[in-house]
Amino acid sequence: MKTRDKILKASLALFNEKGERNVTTNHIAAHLGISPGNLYYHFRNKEDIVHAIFGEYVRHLETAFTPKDNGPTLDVLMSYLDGVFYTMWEFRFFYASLPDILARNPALHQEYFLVQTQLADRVVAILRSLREEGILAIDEESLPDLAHTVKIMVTFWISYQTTQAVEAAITRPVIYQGVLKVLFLIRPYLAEEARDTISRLEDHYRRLALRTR
Amino acid sequence: MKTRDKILKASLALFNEKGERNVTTNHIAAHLGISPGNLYYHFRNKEDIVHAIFGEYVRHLETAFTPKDNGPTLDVLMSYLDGVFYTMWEFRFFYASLPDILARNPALHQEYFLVQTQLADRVVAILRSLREEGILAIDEESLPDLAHTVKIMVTFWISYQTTQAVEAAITRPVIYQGVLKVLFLIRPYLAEEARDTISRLEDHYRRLALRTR
Amino acid sequence: MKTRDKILKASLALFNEKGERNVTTNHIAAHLGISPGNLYYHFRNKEDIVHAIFGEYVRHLETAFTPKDNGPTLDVLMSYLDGVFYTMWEFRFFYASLPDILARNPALHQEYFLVQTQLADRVVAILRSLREEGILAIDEESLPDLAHTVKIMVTFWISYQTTQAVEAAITRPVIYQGVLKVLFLIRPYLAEEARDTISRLEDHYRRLALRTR
Amino acid sequence: MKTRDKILKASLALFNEKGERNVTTNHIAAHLGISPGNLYYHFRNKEDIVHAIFGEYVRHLETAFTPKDNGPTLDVLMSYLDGVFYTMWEFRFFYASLPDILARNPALHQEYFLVQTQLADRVVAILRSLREEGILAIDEESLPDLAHTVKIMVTFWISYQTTQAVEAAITRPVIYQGVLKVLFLIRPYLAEEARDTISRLEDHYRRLALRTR
DNA sequence: AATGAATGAGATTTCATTCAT
DNA sequence: AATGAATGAAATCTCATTCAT
Repeated sequence: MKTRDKILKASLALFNEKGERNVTTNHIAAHLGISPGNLYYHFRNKEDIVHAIFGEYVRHLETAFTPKDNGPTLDVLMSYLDGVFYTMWEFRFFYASLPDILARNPALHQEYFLVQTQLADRVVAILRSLREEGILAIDEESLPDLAHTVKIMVTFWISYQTTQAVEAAITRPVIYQGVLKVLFLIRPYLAEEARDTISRLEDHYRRLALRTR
Repeated sequence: MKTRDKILKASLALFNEKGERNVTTNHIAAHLGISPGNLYYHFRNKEDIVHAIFGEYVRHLETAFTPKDNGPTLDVLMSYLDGVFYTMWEFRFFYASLPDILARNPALHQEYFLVQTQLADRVVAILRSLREEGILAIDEESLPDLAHTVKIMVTFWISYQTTQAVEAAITRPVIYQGVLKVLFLIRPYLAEEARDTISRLEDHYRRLALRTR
Repeated sequence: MKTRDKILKASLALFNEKGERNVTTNHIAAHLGISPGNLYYHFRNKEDIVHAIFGEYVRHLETAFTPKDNGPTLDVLMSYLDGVFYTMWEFRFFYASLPDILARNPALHQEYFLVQTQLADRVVAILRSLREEGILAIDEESLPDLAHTVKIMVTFWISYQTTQAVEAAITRPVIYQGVLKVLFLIRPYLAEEARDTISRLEDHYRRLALRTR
Repeated sequence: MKTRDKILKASLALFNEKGERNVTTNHIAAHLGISPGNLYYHFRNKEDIVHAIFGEYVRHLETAFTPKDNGPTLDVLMSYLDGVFYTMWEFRFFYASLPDILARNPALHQEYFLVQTQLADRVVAILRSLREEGILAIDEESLPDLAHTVKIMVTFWISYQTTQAVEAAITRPVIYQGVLKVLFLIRPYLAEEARDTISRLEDHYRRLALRTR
């Protein structure tokens, strides 16, 4: 791996573990066994590293929203949820430090805002196509509200878990619990015909979520 | 006002504005026109200030959950929502910096955990009494899930808004939008007889929420 | 007791326990339950307190060297040793912090120098009178050397013990061990006739020194 | 010289001159014309510097106790005394600040304790071999007492001198006076045959000690 | 590409001392 | 005599960043 990439990888890991403010550039360099000077050869400053990581985060989201195959919409939804939650998990430091980071970096705030808007649109689009396939029976008026709700749940589920548990140990099962929470949100709007399918899905994720906790 | 209280007030304001990590003890002292030494006369260290603010936060929550009058449960619920959202707004820095703060202060983490558990119990209790009054028609099984969902929405609504808007200007209307989001969450579980009442409530808050944005 | 005296007493106790540099004026005031302002009403500054304690130390030494009764010289010697060692013990912080204290206070250094010179003279005088009584058989030439040696042992015995033991617990027996060390120093110079008397003295102190350690 | 070594050298000089507690890390940095940050690049904290100096002190003692040639025991003894006294002089701050330093650093206290125990053993060993060579005529019982006495004299001679003199100017002659004091301590235990040799030694050191004072 | 010593601003905290009451 | 809030200088330490090699 290129040094630049190693720096990004190590930074992300350390940020997630200790919080961005508690990780110094010397920390990162020492962790990799490279010199601080070398780190600054590859990045202008610490903010530059955060910015690059943000780029990766956006690319991950893109991937999560790019359907691999054209299967049934419900499968696509689940793949979305899986992917997005996983992204949230991989970049969890980001949500914890978000206000701090955005407050001191207006350019990044602008970018973040754009990404979030697109994300919201995508969630609405998915819900709408679920309605068109007869899976959801929701009136147009409630649709943005539901989308919004889903987005908040997806965004903060990981954050919420890290502060709730006294010994923070976020694992795969916790992610599946998040997926279940989203299913719970859309359940009241399910069309009669979709109930069975969703029930089976819930059972599936419930088993995955049961490993710990 | 006593200097001690002035320090707490100024700290809270600055923390909310700039994020806890971006506010130094010198900042706070300078902001108040007192010497750094004086600040340390009233508080052992910065952590001590954060801890005192946390105490105030807990007291605010208590107050929000103490019913003023014994009116109909629905009114009580609305008063709760109002109070809790307002508390979240007043202590919004807290949620933004929570992982950092709790990570470096295990004692506080423990306290926080306790408060959160009590909070969760209270939300469940309120939902249950709404069901007993015939306002909610929800099966016992789904009740904790709904409570959990409501709690996450209440906890992160303000956080979410501060990062979503490019120029962060959280105002009263934003709080009412949060109240509306919670009403949206419980709407699918409303008993037929309660629909009208809730509709009127929604209209009421929709008007309050419309002032800006 | 007058507040002034209470301050001196508490300061001495705290200095001995924690070292002069580790005891703040606020510490002393808090320990006594008085205000820092009050402390400064009674003493111009911290140095003033140290200076006053030094005065007490000198007065203690005077007392230790003032023979109560005109018994046999040997008894007087033992009473001296007892008193002086006890003074060293009561003001032990002084020896630990001496170079620091004297370095920043030339006036005190001058006074200290004077007291030490007088002390040396007194030790010489005692040894000389022991010789005149036929207890010591020492030539005039060696007398100052012996006096000097005794003085060093008396001065540093307590200091030495505090650093040698890992858990510092200086007790009465340790003082008697110091007395024994001085007897060991003068033993080679004893007149034949005095051997028995000294032996009995040694036995006496050996018993007292045996309580611990 | 490496910066690290320069820091150690300057710290030792300043500690000796002003007392460890009166020398700040800023002092040291300013004295060397380097930035405070640079000092902390080479040492974790002030304690770390003190600890490194302690290491040097131990190494000096080792050297002083490593006989260069296998000459007569008496010569070896004198070389020991010379070396040890010189070490005491070079690290004199240490003895002055010892109680403070050890009190706040239990790990160092432990190390110090070990070194002191080894030192005591070595002094006993030297005295014993002097007896075996017929230089000392001392009974086994008194041997530890004499060793102890010698050790106290060696340990505190420099300390004593710095506080006794109003203008502290410890010079080589003062060290030779210390050597003479030790010779005075062992003189009463000399075998008849060794008297002459020791007398000549005393004369030799007396000349060296006479330069000043 | 990479090293690593060095910088300097600034953060947290301490503490002797003052002063209005 | 006494209070206690307040000061301000200074001490320890951190860390993003630079730069000669």
